Amino acid sequence: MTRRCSDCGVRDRSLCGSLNDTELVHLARLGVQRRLVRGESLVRADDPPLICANLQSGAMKVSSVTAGGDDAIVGLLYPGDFIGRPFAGSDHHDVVALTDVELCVFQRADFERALTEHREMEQKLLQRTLAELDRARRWLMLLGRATATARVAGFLDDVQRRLGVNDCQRGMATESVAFDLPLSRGEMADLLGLTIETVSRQMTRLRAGGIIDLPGGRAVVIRDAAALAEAADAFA
Amino acid sequence: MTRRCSDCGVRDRSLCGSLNDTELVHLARLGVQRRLVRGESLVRADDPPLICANLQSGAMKVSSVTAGGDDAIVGLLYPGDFIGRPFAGSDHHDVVALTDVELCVFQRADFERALTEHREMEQKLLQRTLAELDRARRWLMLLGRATATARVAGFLDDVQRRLGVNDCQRGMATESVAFDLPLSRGEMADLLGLTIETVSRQMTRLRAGGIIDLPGGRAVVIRDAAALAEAADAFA
DNA sequence: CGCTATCTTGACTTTATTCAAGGCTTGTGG
DNA sequence: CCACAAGCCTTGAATAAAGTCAAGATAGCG
Repeated sequence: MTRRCSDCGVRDRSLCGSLNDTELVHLARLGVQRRLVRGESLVRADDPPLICANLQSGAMKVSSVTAGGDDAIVGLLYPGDFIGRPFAGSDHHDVVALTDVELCVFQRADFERALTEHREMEQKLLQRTLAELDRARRWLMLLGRATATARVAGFLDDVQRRLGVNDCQRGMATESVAFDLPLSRGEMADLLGLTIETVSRQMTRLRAGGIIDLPGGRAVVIRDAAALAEAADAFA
Repeated sequence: MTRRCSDCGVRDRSLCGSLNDTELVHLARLGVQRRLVRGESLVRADDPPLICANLQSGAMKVSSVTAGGDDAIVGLLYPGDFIGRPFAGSDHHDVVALTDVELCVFQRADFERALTEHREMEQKLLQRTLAELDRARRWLMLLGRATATARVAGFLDDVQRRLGVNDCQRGMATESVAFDLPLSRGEMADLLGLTIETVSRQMTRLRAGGIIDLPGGRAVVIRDAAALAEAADAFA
């Protein structure tokens, strides 16, 4: 099933925003649409880096396996995010689907050629990698210094922002925002460098404080975004 | 004092390795040699990103100021490292000299033009940024999960490797490696997300275990590099 | 020589982990 | 439709880790 990818899911937010239609069509011809179910890997740490991809829908995790054999999540990918290491060596990370996902996958060689031919695309990729680095550094601060509550609050805040959720169904003044977490408690624990129990306790505490609501399953409602952001910043 | 920078300190390890001499000279003409003393800032978080630079000697830190007003170090720069955000918006980080440093500084616009004219340079910069991202992620794992001992051991291990120190003065079989830390205990604490006291205790513990020696001041001698690496990996 | 910074060490407190048990969901088969 | 099993989530009590507060010890520096 090698259906071509009609627009690579990149038209709006991604690498190709600056390309004209002809170029876009050219790039689209190189990409292959692919789906993964929850739990499937796109890239494994020791693979030679043969592919690049754009995530179109769903969420994925970037993880390493620690010396102790634990799964350590070092990044999350949301729609529009780029996967791969053009012009570079091995990646040393696994990239695994957290939900069912849709991707536009390129052979690395094809993608590199496209980058070489389309200068602006390369610049965009550079910008984006720099932005990703900034995000990693922000996260570094969170993980290095923040309390358990701040980590959990920061994570919820980040997810909400990255998913670009907005609850416009009713024109009410309520600022509540609802969404489903792409991760289990265990995965959140891996991500935040905490234990499952601690994550659970902090979620409970945020609910007790009226900041969020947990209707059940993986659903989360943010009742007070300002308080959540404040909890994320609280370094004490 | 706007002396031109003769080779930008980049000939060996850096962006310009792939350029021929003519191109190198062209780039060098754009750069200005600059020195900062310990504690001086090159970039402030809220500055518009007007410059790019290559670090030639010394060490610098990349830091943010937390909501609580603390200084949170999110990265270190060693000779050969690149500073700046070509083609991108603001950086949101301070870049401050940890020791006296020498830099080759470019006006951002000049540097962007050079990147545009020298394709290979741009690819190298991309690669390097991707590598930096990987390093940030490795660090993320360390900060997220590691114990205090592992953080300190990992940091020493990283410094040793990044400084490329080798103790060849005498042909002895001893694998001991000696160097001076570029950071105070307080800065190490910021960097590792620990307190000064904890850093101090862990250093003492590593010394008690015969893994390192602390002759005084900021000097460190690594007595048993293997044990140090093991301590850094110990997630328990 | 004395002053100030920085670093080390100790006693106590706070925070998160560990271990252990119980509850809620979900899916399956009777 | 209900019972039951499996997985995930929550909660509690005990333990271990790092932080805080408070003295001293060293090292630079004038």
